[in-house]
Amino acid sequence: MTLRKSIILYGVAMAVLMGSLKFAEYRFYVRDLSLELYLGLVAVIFVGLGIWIGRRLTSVRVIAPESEFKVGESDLKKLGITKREYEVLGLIALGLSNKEIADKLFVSTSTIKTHTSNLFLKLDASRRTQALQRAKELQIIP
Amino acid sequence: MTLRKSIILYGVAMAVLMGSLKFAEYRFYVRDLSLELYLGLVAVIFVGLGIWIGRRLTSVRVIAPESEFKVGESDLKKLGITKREYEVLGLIALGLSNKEIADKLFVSTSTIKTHTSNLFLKLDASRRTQALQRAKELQIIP
DNA sequence: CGTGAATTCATACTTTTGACCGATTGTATT
DNA sequence: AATACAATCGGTCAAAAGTATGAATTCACG
Repeated sequence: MTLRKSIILYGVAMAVLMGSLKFAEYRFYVRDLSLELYLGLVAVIFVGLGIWIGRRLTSVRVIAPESEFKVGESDLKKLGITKREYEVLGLIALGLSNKEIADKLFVSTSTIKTHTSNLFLKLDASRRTQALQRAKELQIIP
Repeated sequence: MTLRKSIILYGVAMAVLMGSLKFAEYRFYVRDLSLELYLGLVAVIFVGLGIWIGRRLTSVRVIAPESEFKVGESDLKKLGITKREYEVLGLIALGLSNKEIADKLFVSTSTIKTHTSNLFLKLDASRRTQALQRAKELQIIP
């Protein structure tokens, strides 16, 4: 798509430049301009064109893996994951233990266990690592 | 750094091309070659050069979010992670248990435990989720 | 005000995980 | 041959994680 478009644009630009130069040659009798100046001119122009094309060609790879990772509740609601559960999931992803999560959220480890169990049900997992994998697949965590 | 280098290279390439053309002009009397051919030639060359320069200039943005996730051994060697350990790490990331990993690799769970323990030492982790987080930070897993 | 969902907590039990110990085998490297 | 390292395996023990069940509290919503 982008490649073909670039090639077509390149061809068109080439033709236009050639045509205009040929036209200028007959119209203004610029034959006496040195060859070097001509070459320098087209060189500058086409380097610019090349840079532009290069950016076009590589922009695909730049834009694609962006993924600014906004989840947007709707995905979570579809799974029935609550706010608190999602919070716990995030801390699990950071590698925290149940104890550490409990301390960070000022609740007991029992509570965290409940949350994780519910998470596993909703994510169809039976281990935290599995839950993380599923969550990544579902695009609800980075 | 890269910019200055590119400019210098550009200048050198320009000079070389100009010189060689000037040389060919006197040496082989190629004056009768059409102007269009000249222009086409330099156009193609400088478009290529432009693309190259463009890639150089934008390489900062291109390389950074690349992460096509080729690890390249060197990173693993720096951490001292062996082939087998890396294999286990990958399966942990998929959410498999030690038993499942052992079955998949046709070894005992003891072996997997040894590998994971060594992984934790090298990744400075004490849990698999933590190991995954560290590994992600170190760009050795997607 | 009642209802249901979310959050919290506990207890008891099973499974998994991780730490620490030692040991063997094969394969390079020196 | 001696050394180093990767890969393998086993056992014990403790800690962490996960399951099941029940229940109290809070809070939004109709």
